[in-house]
Amino acid sequence: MDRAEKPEVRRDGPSAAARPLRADAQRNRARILEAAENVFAVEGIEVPVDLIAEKAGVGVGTLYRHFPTKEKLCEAVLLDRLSALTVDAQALAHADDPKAAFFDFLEHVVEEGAAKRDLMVAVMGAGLEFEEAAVAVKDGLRDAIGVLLERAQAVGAVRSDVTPLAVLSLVGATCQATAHAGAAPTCDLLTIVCDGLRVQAGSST
Amino acid sequence: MDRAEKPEVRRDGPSAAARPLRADAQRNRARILEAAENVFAVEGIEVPVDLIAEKAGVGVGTLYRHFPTKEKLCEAVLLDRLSALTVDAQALAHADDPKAAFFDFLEHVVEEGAAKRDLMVAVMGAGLEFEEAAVAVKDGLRDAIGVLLERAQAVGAVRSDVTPLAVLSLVGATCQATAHAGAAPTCDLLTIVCDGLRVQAGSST
DNA sequence: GACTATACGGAACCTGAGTTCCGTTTGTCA
DNA sequence: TGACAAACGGAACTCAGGTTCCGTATAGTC
Repeated sequence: MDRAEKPEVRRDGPSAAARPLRADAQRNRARILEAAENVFAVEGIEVPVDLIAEKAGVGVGTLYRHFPTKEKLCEAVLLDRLSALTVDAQALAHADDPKAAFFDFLEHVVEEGAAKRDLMVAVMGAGLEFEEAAVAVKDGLRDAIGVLLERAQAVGAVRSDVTPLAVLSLVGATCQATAHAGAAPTCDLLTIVCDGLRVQAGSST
Repeated sequence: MDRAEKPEVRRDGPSAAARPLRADAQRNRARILEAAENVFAVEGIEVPVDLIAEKAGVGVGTLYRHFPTKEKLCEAVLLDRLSALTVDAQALAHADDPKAAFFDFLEHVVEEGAAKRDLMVAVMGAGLEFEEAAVAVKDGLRDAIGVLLERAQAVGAVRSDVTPLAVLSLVGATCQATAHAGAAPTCDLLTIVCDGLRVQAGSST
């Protein structure tokens, strides 16, 4: 909902930073992206493209003019989601309380994940082949989490044998588990996972 | 791999406990089930049925003669998986050490889940509409876990605010997370989750 | 206001996966 | 061994969803 107002310049190649999109095209691109975001959040990324085009008030042809492939559209939306998370993580990077910063972030991610069915797909990267630029985004998120994690570990708030990737995996899984157990929210799964992250000793046998 | 040697009687209706399947039919049914089990375990349940038929050395027509629908075939396999887990859980129901029994079981499930990609689908019931008989199986598993859980809780080994369903969800999610983090097995996610289950106090804020 | 490159819409097309159909084969029983 | 119901195989059909094509509409420019 914010990437929509960028100037929008077409990039066909390294040199072809040609003229900007026509006004209507720009508008439509934004609409498509917004529609995709909403639909993906509610229905998941396996919805037919036609539905997205419809929600955007646009023909499929137009959709494909902007995103040559459904996968590209997904990528655009999911990367946006990841970027947003990265920003959130970075915002907490210098918080006074590293412990709170870390756990607040986890809670935030799980909340987001509950609201947006596609988010965990992005986080866990289930069956998507992200390309170059996309990998950078994922790395960015991982690093941002890494900072929060290290600070929390330095303060002794989180066990030391945890990696940023593990945190991502756990959080993604918690989203799914929460969604699954949804009907019976007797206890908060995230709490359990967080407590597990805190402990230093103890073995599961 | 065991349900295959049952006598195999066709059940079309309440009264129609007609003559047993012909010998070759019986053989084929078993082969199909076994093939499906293997293929689902390795590739997941979204493989095309043709592949299963091929692995079973059978035509698609034959496959459909035995399982009127791909969904039915999935159900058969997945329910077998759940039944197996239930048996395992029940076997631990009277173990001397309730704590060990509980955590051993979790470990066992995660191991199974890692080896069989379809297991977690069965456990989390992602997008499958199980019918009557099937629901009974799920309930059976839940109850079996419930017994292990209660005993572990009674001994103070597991926090008291956890439900059997939550355990199932967490375990299923851990499978997925483990699969996801697979490349970087720096730390054992199950350990973290188990530690979280142990703790009684602590809040995530 | 006319002209053209750009963009639009949506019908048509393609592909993959589930399912059906039917001619052929085979187990079983007398 | 002959008869026949049961079972088989796999080509063909169906349907859904992604993608392309092309005639039409329009923003931007002179």
